[in-house]
Amino acid sequence: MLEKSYQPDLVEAKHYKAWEDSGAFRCGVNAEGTPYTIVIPPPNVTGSLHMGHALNNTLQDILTRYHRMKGDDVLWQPGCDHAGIATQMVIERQLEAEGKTRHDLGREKFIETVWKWKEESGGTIVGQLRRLGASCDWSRERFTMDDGLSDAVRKVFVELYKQDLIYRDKRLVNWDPKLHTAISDLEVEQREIVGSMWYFKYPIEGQDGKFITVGTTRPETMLGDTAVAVHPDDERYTDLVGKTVMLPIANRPIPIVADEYSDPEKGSGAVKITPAHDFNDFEVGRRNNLENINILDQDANLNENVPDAYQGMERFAAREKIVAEMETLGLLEKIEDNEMTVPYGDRSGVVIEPWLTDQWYVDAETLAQPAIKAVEEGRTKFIPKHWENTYFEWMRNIQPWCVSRQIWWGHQIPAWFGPDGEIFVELTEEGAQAAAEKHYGKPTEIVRDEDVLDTWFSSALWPFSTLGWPEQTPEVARYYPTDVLVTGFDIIFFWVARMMMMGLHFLDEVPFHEVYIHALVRDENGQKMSKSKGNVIDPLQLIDSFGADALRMTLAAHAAQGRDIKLSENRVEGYRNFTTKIWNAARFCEMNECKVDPTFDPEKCNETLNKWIVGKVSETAANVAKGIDEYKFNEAAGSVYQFTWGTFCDWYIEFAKPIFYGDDSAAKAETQATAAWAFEQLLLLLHPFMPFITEELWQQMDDSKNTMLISANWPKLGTLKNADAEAEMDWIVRLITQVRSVRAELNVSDAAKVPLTLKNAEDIAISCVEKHGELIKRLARLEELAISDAEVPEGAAQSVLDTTTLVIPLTGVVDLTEEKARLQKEIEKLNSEIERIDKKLANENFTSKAPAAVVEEEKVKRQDYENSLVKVEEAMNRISEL
RNA sequence: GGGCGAUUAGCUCAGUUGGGAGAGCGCCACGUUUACACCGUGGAUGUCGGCGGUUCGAGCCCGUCAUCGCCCA
Repeated sequence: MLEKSYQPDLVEAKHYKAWEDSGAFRCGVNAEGTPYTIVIPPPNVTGSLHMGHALNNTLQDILTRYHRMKGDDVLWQPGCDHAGIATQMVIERQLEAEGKTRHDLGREKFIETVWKWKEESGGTIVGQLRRLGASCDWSRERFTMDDGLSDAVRKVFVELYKQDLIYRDKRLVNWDPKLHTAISDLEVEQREIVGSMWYFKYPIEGQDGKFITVGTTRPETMLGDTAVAVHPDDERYTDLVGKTVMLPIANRPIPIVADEYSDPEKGSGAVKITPAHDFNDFEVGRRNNLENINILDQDANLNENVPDAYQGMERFAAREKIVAEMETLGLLEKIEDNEMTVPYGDRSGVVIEPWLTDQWYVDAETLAQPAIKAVEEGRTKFIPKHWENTYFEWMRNIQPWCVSRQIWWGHQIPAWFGPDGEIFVELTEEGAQAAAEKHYGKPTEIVRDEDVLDTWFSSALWPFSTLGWPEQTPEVARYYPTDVLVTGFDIIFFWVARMMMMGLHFLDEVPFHEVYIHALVRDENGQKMSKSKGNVIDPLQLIDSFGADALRMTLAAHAAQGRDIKLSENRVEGYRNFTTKIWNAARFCEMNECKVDPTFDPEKCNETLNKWIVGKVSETAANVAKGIDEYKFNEAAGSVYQFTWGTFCDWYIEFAKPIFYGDDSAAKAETQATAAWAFEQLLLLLHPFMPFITEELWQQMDDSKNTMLISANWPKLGTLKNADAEAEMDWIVRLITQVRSVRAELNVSDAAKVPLTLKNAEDIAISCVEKHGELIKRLARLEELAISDAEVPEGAAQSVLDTTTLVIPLTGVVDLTEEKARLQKEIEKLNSEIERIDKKLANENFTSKAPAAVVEEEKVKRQDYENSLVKVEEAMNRISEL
């Protein structure tokens, strides 16, 4: 016997373990099936489950379970990435607590510490995904720092280098002065602020008392200025081009050059050029052969290239000092407020410096070409399609990808330097040494590059490195390319684009055929959830309160394409209520001995009720499958929710009761079997969305089953629709609803049974009363149900269903005035409908131009309304005569 | 500045060959029935953001404006 209510916490862990132990998650269990592959977007090893993960993995799990049940050979490949900077920061913070830095430990010891941390507390998210119910193939779990994946990274680096697609270059990078590493453009957050524009006067050499005014937002960089630029067409300055100015404070002469970068409309029209500390100025410097003077050290403090008084100063302190000194010199013209954007490191939160360093770059532009083409040709499709624009926009304007990072945790770059700086890039140290020996003609000492690769470099290989590449494994052959990538739009650039490039370059095939981009989960006010705002909803806490199924169903039901999900706790509560509803429906079936009959054939039902529900089941099954196939998870979830609650519980169970409590044993047996069958189909259809409760009920309700629901077959029903049964049941539902409505309006308590007479009964009314009288009587709370065209007795309530008049004699109960008002309202409603249609039909443009079928349809509708109107008016007249 | 998206009931949102405005929550009223009060039954609630256009007909297509959000420069 089922417990009184469903308690998720008692069963979730049990089923998860049983699934995993049974091997149900593993690829290859449906070895004969079509391969179906999803690679998980690898969460950071430092991460813990947030709402975005919950949504992302719920959707993947729905796809995974659905395809597994359909008999596909499903591989959902799990794992984590090593999150270079984030992980290193975790460990460094721990060291800091002990008053140490990573340099105190040394590289080797530090890496050891990271691994130890990883073993002990890394990957907590993996356990959290299990709580969500994620049915990944954990036996194949991978980590981007694993040996195999590291082999893949090395191979890719070496090959790209030898193909000239990776090169070393001295360029400006985004330097993080706190973390002491380069970061990519994507890791820089542009924040809008109102800053200042300072106007400095630079004295022109040889023209005493003459100045040129330059505007700057970063006064401290003036110490690194190597030119002043004006626009070549700017007549104000034409005669100054070629002259020099004496850079104040530094007291260095620098040239005035003409360059189109200078915007005559902006500021004074003259701009100071600091090639070593600004991306635009760097380009100007290249064009004009200017010197690059680096004035900052790795902490962004001023270095030895500035006057003594400034050396070692922090950059913002230096700014103040410069401004003050310029003012003292009488060279500060004015200060204006200035709207601008300032770059911040998304990890460190400090202002990023453009800084001149040697780094490794991937020639992304070349690699992007096939990746663009693949999407243009539809070999990879984005869903929703409009995200392709974002992808193209990024790919067509792609910049060289700086892949080196000055940190220790990550894949150390397989490059060695000879004593003269010659570079040897090889898979192994031995290989590099051999290359060096060949190059120098004798054994020569070489030193390995200290730097590691950007984490996304290894993530870009994820769809094939996890399958064993560069080995030619059976898994690569079978599961690559993957079927679909499920992810959020925020990593289209970071990840999707780079997987496309690497997959196409190294395996010559797209990494996935479809990319489903899902929404962002926001809080109930539409705000992005963030720790600093304190509006984070913890999915684990929701699972604790309402069960994993409720959370999953909530997320799925709200996953409409192209729209963010605003989540609030009471929405999850609503779906918890749904789990309770399912549970209680199961209890009803159990109490009434609805047992699965293996010989049951849904096509051979005799009872209208059963023919009807069987049709509804097949319809629902089709809708759910269609929804999942089209990534319309909300439609799939909504359809099974509506069927479960609105059809099975609200109507079918209620209709079954009189049969169960009646004495037609054949009907009873058939209905028990049908109920059991229908409920079982329900569990199958719900399983991808709500795996735990469905598995629990599947097992509890029939202990003779020897398969778990997770491994059961998805229903193959075809259409079991029966038009006659549907018409009858539909009419009965409408009749009952209408009687209930009349009763409620007249304040007839549910306890009071009333008689009902049908006057001018239509054919369907007659046959329904004949066949389903008991059903109707029970659900409409009737003591009698008759068909009669006799005079309507005084004081009877009347209501019209199509053309059948429902007559409920209620002497003394019916208030004539209220009753008249009620009928009058109906008349008005019908009249307005008729009027609307008449207007249409009177319009010759409509009758001549609209399709004949539409016109005919309108005519039929009008006739129906007219027929009903006649009956309601008759009812009205009868009352008025009283 | 460029691009994308949104605007429908009090709230959150569905709504595609263009042809009678929907759901969930909330609200109001009433509660018979041993599946369920985490429930049942009934009810109220809309200038479908504004304006213009196409069309016999527009929540839906086109233009434009407004407001909000996101991405990029």
